[in-house]
Amino acid sequence: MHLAKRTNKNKHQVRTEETQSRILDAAGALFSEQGFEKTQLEEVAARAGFTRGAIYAHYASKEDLFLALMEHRVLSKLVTMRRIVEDEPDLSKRRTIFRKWIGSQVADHTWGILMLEFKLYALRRPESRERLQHTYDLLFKTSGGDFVELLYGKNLGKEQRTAIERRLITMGAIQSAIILESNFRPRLLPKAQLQSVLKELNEALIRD
Amino acid sequence: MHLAKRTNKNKHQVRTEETQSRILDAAGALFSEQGFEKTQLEEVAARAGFTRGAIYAHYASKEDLFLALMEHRVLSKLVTMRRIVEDEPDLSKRRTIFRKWIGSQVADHTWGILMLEFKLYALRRPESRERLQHTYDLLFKTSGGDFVELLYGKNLGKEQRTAIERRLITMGAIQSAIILESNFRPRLLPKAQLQSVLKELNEALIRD
Amino acid sequence: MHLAKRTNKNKHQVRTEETQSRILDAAGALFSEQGFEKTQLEEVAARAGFTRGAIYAHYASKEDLFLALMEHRVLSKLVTMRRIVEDEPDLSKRRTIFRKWIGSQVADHTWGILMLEFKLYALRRPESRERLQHTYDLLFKTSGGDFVELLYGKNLGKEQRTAIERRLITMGAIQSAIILESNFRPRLLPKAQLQSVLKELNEALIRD
Amino acid sequence: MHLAKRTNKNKHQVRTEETQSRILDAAGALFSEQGFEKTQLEEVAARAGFTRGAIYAHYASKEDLFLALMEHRVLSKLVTMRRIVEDEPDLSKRRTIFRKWIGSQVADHTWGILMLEFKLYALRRPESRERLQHTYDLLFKTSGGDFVELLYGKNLGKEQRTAIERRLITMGAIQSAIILESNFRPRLLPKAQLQSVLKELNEALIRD
DNA sequence: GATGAATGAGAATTCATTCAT
DNA sequence: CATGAATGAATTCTCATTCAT
Repeated sequence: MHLAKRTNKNKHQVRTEETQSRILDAAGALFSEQGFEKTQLEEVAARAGFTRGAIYAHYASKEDLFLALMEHRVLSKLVTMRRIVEDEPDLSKRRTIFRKWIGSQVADHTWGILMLEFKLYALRRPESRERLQHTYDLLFKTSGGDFVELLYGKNLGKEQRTAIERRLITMGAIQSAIILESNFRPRLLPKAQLQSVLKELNEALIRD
Repeated sequence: MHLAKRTNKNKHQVRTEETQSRILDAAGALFSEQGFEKTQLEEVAARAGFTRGAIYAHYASKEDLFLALMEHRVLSKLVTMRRIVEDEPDLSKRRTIFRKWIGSQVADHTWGILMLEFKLYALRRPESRERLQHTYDLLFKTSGGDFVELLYGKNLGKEQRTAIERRLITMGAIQSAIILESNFRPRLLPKAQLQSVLKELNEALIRD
Repeated sequence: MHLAKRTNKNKHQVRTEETQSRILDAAGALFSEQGFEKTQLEEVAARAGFTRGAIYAHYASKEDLFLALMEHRVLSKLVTMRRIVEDEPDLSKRRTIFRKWIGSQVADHTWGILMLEFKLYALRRPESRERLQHTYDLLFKTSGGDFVELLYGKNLGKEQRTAIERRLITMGAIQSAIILESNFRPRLLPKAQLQSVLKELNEALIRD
Repeated sequence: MHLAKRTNKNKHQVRTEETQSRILDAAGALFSEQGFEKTQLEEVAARAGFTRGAIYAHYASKEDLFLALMEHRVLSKLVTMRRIVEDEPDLSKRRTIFRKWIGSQVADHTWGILMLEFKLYALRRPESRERLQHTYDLLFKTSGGDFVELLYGKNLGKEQRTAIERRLITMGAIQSAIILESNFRPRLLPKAQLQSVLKELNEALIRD
């Protein structure tokens, strides 16, 4: 009986995770395409293969869905980032690899736009700011401090570390901005050029 | 009688301009505070000292008001920019002055946020993209080409010019991004630091 | 010009009052037929000859409409009551007249049921209780104290007055209850009998 | 094997009754606190220590639960009432005892409010009226006729009996009304006063 | 030009109910 | 018997827009 219950629970869990995953995917696509306000939960649900109610069974509100989505995405970026870096033992090679990885991220337009939407949203909703902040901080604070060490070793003064963090953060912000701009002026800033523009800035900011 | 009419017209014009100016100011403040979707025309009207109807007497729709606002702001930025630069005859000093001016623009948070809102909006509304594009282009195309010449003289190859334009555009995008980011992470990116961060990037991008 | 404006305002006022009056009538009918929860604003609007939006132009919410309705009805009952009583100078005849009028009120089923709905509603919404309370009190407090004097003269001790008020209040409550009951058991308590049942209670409660 | 099955069945029965009892208790509390519409089955289930599904295992719908609740309560009131009265052989003392018991019922606010909710509900749902009617009639028809005899003996004319029934019914209605009113005007009609107000009416209506 | 009443499409959210487990 | 995921109808409230004055 214990076994039965556990099996049952697992089935539920599996189903729940599967559903949430489909909802988050749909939400991610639509929020970045249409923005938070314009996106209708009905469309999200439909795209995920459900009806509106299913979303409400998993997320308390549209806002909650948005926050959960960002949490989920930030977390998975973080995991990827660490994995990539930790695979290389040599510190200076690590930075090179990381720089490359960062540069490659401009390709993920969806993410860049979503990030912008997210920050604009946070800017206007101080109530939910905290949750956003904390979640996003996971990337550079919780293990972000560690992350800086991963790239530059442990012999960093507080100021140095802060300066580096600031640069990493700035790089992220710039990426989003450039993606947006290239959408706005495709002639002058074609997507193909983005990498090289970024590289230039990259080198200016993330020096050895 | 002619005179009378003209006087009368002028009075009307003055009144019209006064009204539009008040509406645009209110709209600028609210659109940047709350974003396009969340901003209600009623609130804009109230802030301008009118009721909704007054807005519709001057602008065809909420979107039209938004576009008119951007047009107006871009135009006035442009005028300022030119005036400042043209006052200095020496080309290389011009660039220095311009760089300083650009840097000083981070102080205008409202404008940076508005710009972001504007581009995100344009991204999602291809129908109105054209007007936006054209308007915004005034800054760097219409007289923007001229503007590059103002800074770098007339002996520029097409490629060089394009590269410069690209950098100017990029600078603008980065400004907005950094303003937003500093709102999101005031600890790491305090407003007071913005200028110096910008300067660094500035120097990396707008070289002589 | 002053005159013009005033005329204009009056026209607006007239239109507004006419609209509100129609909305309140429709709301009164439907709230008593179907109860507060079941009544849809859409139906209220339709019955009044408008669309939903019109209601929201005059009342902030469904609840607000309900409260406004009660306020309006209570007030008009009060006015009627006073007029009827004040027309008779002889105190003891006044009481007789009043007793008759009270008795006649069972005929207004709608009002009785509405009252019940109202009190049940108030019971569960302490937030709005105050407004309800105050409004309803107009009937017996604000001018209710006066009203007791109208019936029994000024030489009443505080206790006597309270006892009388209590009886009047009780009568009102009983009326509603009996109307409801006669709807529930039409066989045993036919509407035709209501008057006589009431009269009996009336005499037990509102003695000279 | 027979025995085993019976035992098993009984276990099931016991469990079923236990569950139903807990559900009914929860429903009774919540329906009277919040009214029928506002009460959510989820909350009822939670209060009973189950989830929504459990309710549907025992009752076909929210309405069914409501009716079952009223049935159950009316039945148990009836049983109590009879027991109390039948314990006293002297007819006139019976009436005194009964009057006292009736009076004591104002203390049960929940029941009074539930009754009102119930009748208002019935008023608006003719489809389910019949079941309600029948259930409620149990109190005064099925054994109610008998009940009148219990109090007044068998030598009653039809009219007399009807008049008495009418008074009993009226008393019930009044109780609910007064409980509600005392909630609405606690100052003027404090709960402590309810008994004496009721007594007065009681004596006016249920005479010997 | 400006007002304010009224429209009506739209969207989020709620919750009774169903159903597979 | 009981759980809990998912459904989907229902409904309130919002707000850009229109229009008579």
